[in-house]
Amino acid sequence: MRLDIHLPKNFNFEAATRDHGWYLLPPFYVGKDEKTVMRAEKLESGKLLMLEFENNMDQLHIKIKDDRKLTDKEVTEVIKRVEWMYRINEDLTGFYELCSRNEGWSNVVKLQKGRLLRSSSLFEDIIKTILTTNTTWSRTVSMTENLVKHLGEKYSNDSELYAFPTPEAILEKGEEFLNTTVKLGYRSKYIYDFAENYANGIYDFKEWQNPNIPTEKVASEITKINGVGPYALSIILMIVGRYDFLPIDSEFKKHVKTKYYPDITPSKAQMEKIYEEWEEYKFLAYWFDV
DNA sequence: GTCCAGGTCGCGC
DNA sequence: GCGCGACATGGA
Repeated sequence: MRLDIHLPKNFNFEAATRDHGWYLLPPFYVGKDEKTVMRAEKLESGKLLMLEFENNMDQLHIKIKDDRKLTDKEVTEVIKRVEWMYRINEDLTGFYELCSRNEGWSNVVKLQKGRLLRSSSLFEDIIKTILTTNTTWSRTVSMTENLVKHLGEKYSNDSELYAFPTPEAILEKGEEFLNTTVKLGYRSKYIYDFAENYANGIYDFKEWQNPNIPTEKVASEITKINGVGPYALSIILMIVGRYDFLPIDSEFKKHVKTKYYPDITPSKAQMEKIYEEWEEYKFLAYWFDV
């Protein structure tokens, strides 16, 4: 079975898939040919699917692996989730206008870069974001692999593919399990507490996505999550399509110093000044500033 | 062994 | 509001 999504004009599927590293973290799975990207997705009905994403002209194909049949309701759910992951409905016109006013940014417009793949739920992406802090990317990968392997539902008996854990699965096994088996270290408490708060329904994700709610207000809500500081905040805001905060971490500092301040050690204010003119697109400007 | 990683928390001032 | 040590883990 295959579902199709009609893509907006000039949608760069490859860029949207790979310009952010999320596609390398399960339950995204890269095929053996290195070309196809798949994802294990558990639906509200309980059905666990393996989706494979492909692009042909202005169509995004979603191949449902192993001939699983879907109800109309499940079809709607899959489409909705993939639209979210690929940011089909996000309007980047403002970003491209700023690019066209700046020297050296024509390629970003020409290649229609700017869409960064996200997971199908904020629950998952917030956990993954916490797993990127104060560690190396290779450990972010291994912690995420451990998480899905020990707490996620297995796709099939003859595979090593897993869905992302539900909050309930995390709560059921407990914080100590996250520490000793999943090897999340001191992050165990952060992840456990987040799953608990999430299960209690304290986060209003609709509000976070509502453009009428100012980013400052959303930011103050996100910052209340234990384990989320300024860096993780900017990543989570990026996930919900708000690009006004810069992810000031070791990579950011390295990039800005190398490119703009080779002879001095810049202050935080000096570093932030570089992207000031990008207003509500600072994050994207930094991300695509090669 | 020591240092540090795409940081953050909690404390004391 | 700042500065600073602690925090788990694994790779260099």
